[in-house]
Amino acid sequence: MNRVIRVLVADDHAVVRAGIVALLAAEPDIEVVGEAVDGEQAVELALALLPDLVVMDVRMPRLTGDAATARIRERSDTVRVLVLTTYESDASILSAIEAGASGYLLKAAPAEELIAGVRSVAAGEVALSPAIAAQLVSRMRMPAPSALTTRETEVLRLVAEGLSNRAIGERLFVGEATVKTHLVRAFEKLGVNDRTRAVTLAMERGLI
Amino acid sequence: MNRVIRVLVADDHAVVRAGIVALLAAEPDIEVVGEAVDGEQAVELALALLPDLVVMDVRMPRLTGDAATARIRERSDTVRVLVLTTYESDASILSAIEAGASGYLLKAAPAEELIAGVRSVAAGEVALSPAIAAQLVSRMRMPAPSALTTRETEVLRLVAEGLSNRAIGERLFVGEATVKTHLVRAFEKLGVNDRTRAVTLAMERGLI
DNA sequence: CCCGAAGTCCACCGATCGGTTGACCCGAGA
DNA sequence: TCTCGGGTCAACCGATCGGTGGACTTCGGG
Repeated sequence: MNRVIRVLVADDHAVVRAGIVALLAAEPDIEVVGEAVDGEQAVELALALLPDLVVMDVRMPRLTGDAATARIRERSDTVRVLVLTTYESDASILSAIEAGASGYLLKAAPAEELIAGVRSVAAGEVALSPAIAAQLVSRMRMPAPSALTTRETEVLRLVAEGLSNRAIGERLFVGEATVKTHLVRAFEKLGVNDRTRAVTLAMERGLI
Repeated sequence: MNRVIRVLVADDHAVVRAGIVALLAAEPDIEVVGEAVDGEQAVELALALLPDLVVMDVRMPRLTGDAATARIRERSDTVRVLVLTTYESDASILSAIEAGASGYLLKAAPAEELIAGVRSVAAGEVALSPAIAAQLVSRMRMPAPSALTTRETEVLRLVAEGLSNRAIGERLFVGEATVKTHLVRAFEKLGVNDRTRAVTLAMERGLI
């Protein structure tokens, strides 16, 4: 039998932290060695405590789970990261995995799945919720699934705020024609033909 | 000293349930007598177990926290309800209170606040997160804050799907002119002047 | 019984949007 | 070096949207 799996829990919600801790602490081979309430603290504690893995929420103040994951992975190749999210449609799934996360589970997952995920990741394997795995596969089939460019995303974000094309142009210091170009391209990528649907779809996918 | 406070916990996320249970069970005067994984089960267990209060999540499968609260209050005047939400902008705050909830706390609240809230509600008082209390007050100042009519909400929902005014009219079996009327009124109530912002704002407020 | 809220509908007009085509610049990579 | 993707801009046109003002019906409550 290996030594105990040392875990750092990072989530801004006290209730969720307590839940993860309660579920994990009940397992004899898992020990919770610390808790962080935001992304920055997660990075600090991860580097100070060097746990086997960090169970990390995606949406946190000060530093998102993605960014925190990237920073931890940059500075340590022993600390693995298991990301938790509420929304399976979250676009951050891809970025978290790119950032070096070893697992991605839904908060709606049953306790056994979380615990099994912790053990898998600690053993060097990958842990994915079925719903998330399915989504990854479907994204693989679609070559350019979302992949909005920086500018397109910026424009769409301002559209969501209700700005007109002209106003967006002024805000970004470009011509209205440019704004329209970005929008038309975003429409094509999203498979829609009006700004409102583009915004709601982008929101569903966590793009903006 | 009074007898122990008997609590039913209702949340669809195993992690959150475990968290609430862990936090409450640590208090000597609080006992968790049951857990429900959705709204319908919350109603059933509340009526079967008759706890002093139900700690209920707003967003749950099968039956929302609002609706479950209303049903419980209809059938029992001893079981109180303390509602938990992730989003302070949730429009369900009002409907939950109308439905008879005795408290409304944010999941981001610290553990002490949750525990204090449980004791307050069990004692017959009202418990509100500061952020939520502030929002209630601001709504009081604005006489008709959101209050979109049924039709306006329907129209806005279809706008969110990217339909044109004409298409919405066809879908609802009314003229395009009618759709525009509803939209203009919704714009006034929301304080915006374009459909996209109207949709994003309505989403933020949980209106659609 | 009358009033107001909600829902329905119409016409008109200027502003904006969406679609199209074509063009230029720049930087990264084949 | 040349290509390609990302970003920039222009002109044009039909379609749609937003704003205004008015009108009619129904239904529930004062």
